[in-house]
Amino acid sequence: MSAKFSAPKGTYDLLPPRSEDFRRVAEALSAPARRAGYGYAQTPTFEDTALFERGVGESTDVVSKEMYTFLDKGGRSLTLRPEGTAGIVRAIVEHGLLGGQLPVKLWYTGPNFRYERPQSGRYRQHVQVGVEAVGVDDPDLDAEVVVLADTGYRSLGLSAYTLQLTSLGCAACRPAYRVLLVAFLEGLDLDADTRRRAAINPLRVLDDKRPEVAAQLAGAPLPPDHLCAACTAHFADVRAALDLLGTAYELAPRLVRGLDYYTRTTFEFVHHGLGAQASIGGGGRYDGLIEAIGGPPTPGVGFGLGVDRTMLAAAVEGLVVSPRQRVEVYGVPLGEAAKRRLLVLVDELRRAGVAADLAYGTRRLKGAMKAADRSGARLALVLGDRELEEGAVQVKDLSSGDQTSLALDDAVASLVGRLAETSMEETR
RNA sequence: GUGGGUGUAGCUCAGUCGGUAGAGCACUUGGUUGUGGUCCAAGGGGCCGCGGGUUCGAGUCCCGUCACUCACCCCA
Repeated sequence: MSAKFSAPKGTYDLLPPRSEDFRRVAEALSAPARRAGYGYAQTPTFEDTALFERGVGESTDVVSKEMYTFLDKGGRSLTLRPEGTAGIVRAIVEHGLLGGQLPVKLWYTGPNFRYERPQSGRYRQHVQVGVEAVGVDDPDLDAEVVVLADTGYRSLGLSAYTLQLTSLGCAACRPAYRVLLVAFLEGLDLDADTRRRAAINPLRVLDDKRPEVAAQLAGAPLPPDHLCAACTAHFADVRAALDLLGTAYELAPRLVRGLDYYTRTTFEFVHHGLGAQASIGGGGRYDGLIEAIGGPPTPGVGFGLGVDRTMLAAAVEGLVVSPRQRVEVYGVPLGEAAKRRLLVLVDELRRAGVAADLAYGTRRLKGAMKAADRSGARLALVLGDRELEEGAVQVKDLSSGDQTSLALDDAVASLVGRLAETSMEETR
């Protein structure tokens, strides 16, 4: 059975039961934002290519060599979004949300696309959950965003990760620091490729992991040591707020991000069980972004959390996030007449809010009972000619094996009651 | 984009010195009339990633290619 087609390179299919885990993870990562007053936003999967060139930055790898860009039939250059912030911010500006109450707080989820060399934890299509808080420059808001992400991870039971935090400075202090760094880098013995990178975006050389490069960078000037007074104060306030909120972090003065728009607060959540692709989420402040894409000068802060990588991290930590139960009730019909009746009963149960299924096809009793067992149902409904004559249905508790008879007429009501009772006992 | 490793059943894998393929799990059926999970038995399912080459003969050796994977890079 050789498949004619397979999922494109760098993509993968999500099927039950893993797909259920995925939904749970996305749900858990976004829940804290919903509880913090963030509204749901959905923007297009593709945007004007220029939006990403101007927003994310043409010097970044993401824009310069990883975008899925194409011309549509109208000759427009469009790009599958490589990240979420640019589109959300564009929508905020386009719809005049900055004229309303600030900050504008939005959360979103969806796929991002980057043409990268695939490896585990790195895909050409990956899903992020993100938040953006725009329009207010308040270090407490930076802390809120960070804590929201941390809360999401914790709610899944994740613990083998650290929060890395730094400040990259602002338009006032970064240029001077940049000059300092460039001068330092010029004195080093670097390969041509790294030199090129240093010329385009010197900051990115700081977190090079190659030992021969890293060793030379030991004495490099680092951003947090060259902040202006305002940035220093801002960074101190962010840390104080995180301390107040009890969120642990590690100072990571060499942390840089691949997207040009970050200013001041910058952070990354690094998981310890994932190998090279260890970043399960990251973000920071982007006070110049909105102006860069044609809006008024406006501060903003946000994050993107990798749902795919968070799934991998949960697997590494042995966390089963979803119960394997598909339905609560499973119908086992014996004969055609019984099947007609069960078809209706199961439909009524579903309408009453009970997850229910039944044995389709031509399975014998034994096979149908087996299917009931595999479905994860708590109750099996056995209906045959004998029961039909009595106007009853056999209800079997699949964990205890106890079986009782129930009047067919009010079976739905009694089953709903019975399931509510047992689930209450379980939550006690 | 650069380097290394691996591709055999749906999944995890075995397959000797080259002689046209196996296990466990999963699935289906059966173990006398209408009861699942454990057990026993049977069955279905594979162009050995794909294409070339060497050979009387290739899952096995060689080359290419594609995919996956690990590191660099990049980042979620």
